[in-house]
Amino acid sequence: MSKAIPSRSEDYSLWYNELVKKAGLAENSPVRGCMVIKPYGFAIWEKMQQTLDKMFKDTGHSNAYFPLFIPKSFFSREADHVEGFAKECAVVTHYRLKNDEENGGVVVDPDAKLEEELIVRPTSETVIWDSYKNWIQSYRDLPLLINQWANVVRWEMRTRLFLRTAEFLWQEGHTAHATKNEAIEETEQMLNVYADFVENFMALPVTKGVKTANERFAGAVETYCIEAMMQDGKALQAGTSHFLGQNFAKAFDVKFANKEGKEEFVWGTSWGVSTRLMGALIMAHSDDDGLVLPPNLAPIQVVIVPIYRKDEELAAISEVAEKFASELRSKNISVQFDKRDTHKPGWKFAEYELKGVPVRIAIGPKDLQKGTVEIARRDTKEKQFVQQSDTVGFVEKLLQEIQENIHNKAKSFEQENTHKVDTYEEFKELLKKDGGFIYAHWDGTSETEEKIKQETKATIRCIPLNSEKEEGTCIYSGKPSTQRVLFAKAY
RNA sequence: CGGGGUGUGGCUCAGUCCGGUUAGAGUACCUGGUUUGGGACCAGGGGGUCGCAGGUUCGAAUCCUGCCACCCCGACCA
Repeated sequence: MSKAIPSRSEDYSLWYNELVKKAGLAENSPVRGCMVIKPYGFAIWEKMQQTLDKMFKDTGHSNAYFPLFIPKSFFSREADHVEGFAKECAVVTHYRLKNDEENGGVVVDPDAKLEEELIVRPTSETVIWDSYKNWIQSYRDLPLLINQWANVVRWEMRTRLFLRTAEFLWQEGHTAHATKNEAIEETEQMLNVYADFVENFMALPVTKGVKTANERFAGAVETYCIEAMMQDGKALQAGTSHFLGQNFAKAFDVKFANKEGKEEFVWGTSWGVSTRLMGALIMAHSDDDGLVLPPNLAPIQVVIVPIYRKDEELAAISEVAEKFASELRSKNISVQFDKRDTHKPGWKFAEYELKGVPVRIAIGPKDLQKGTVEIARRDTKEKQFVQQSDTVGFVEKLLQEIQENIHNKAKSFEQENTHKVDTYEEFKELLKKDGGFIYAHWDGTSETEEKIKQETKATIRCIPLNSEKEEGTCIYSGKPSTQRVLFAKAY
């Protein structure tokens, strides 16, 4: 009872905040806007990392590490880039503290001012392209396919655990190519890797698209993205992949000699996903009882809870439970047998539901007599008795089924809350009522996009890649349009 | 940075308007016992600079001034 969280219908954002804390994923830190990621939350992030890391390696990328600090001067090299990030940079100006003689404690030593101030990286394009200048001389050095796992800092005004924090963890891929086409292919390939990951591991449908000029990454020629719908109908950008053209190559003078011996600037890409995915995962599937985790990312896939009165009963149950645990583990299923006697079964049931463990097996004296176990699935809360001889196979299949079920559920939710709209009146009406994704015609201008944003809070999430061309007129200006774009309120 | 709200044991909050014994409750925690198929019960126990700093007063969680933090709503954003 004490752990109960507010319901989604009551207060969606409070539900989210409480869930993150009560499920032991993360908490606020003493530093404003930053978070402490707790072991259970970090375990989920580690599973995401492992999966993505393998996908990156399988597509030919290598990991490296570049410094946290970036010389201030690097930033001004690429005009759009500096403009995009200048307002949210943490800056290191000094390198020493000293004792405060007057008030006690310590103060910044004014004599220890840095000659050139350092920026705490909000993203690493500049420092990485500075290195690439030295790494690349010939077409033989290309493509250069690097990824790094790192933390970055963006000094945000308003923050929320996982969704927007001043410091966050992410991966950033930075590649260099000999040709424009190859760089575009890389950009698209990584977008597909992200979409594949979010669909198949996070069990969340995504819409692939390109950003409008307003929403484009600072310094990119084109920004691709995947957008996912949360349970409140708002959109969340789950990953981005940028075609950088030759912008950073020119800014950092990265040239290579082609086969004809002529010098050319290289073509770049960058792409990233962050701990924000944790927010997406939480908001997409969870319910009023707590987290619902897709089996493919759950740190604990199966929990076994013994029900007993006497020690002899526990001993007999443990024997069965340990046998299942090791059989399941041999099939690469992560199992926790919780035989703590400090908590009652009912308490444990509620606790593992809050933590989103996909499958629970309860074994009690009656089960020993009947040769059964009770298996409960987190996604539907259904329970059933299963013969012990069938248990391992049943659980294996059930985990797959849960993975599919929550994906399907998210998919139909997305479909139910996606609408085509042809007039601005309908558009506003729909946003007021249900929110969700709205496909509408747009005249292609930033002015119109900006006006709609001001009047309705909805933004163009992307120009979808898969949508067919269709003649129409802009819902706002009435000017001709060739394609519908995806509007939504966004996180 | 604007508008609103809140700061009281680990957590959720009452008490503040109208100043007055030793600052409360629920929950969590510790000990002992009974319990264990959906967040157990009984008994005992520990834990508080009432956000911080000043001020008014015989006396401040309560009144006054300043500051800080957090939350919600806007501007900025993955």
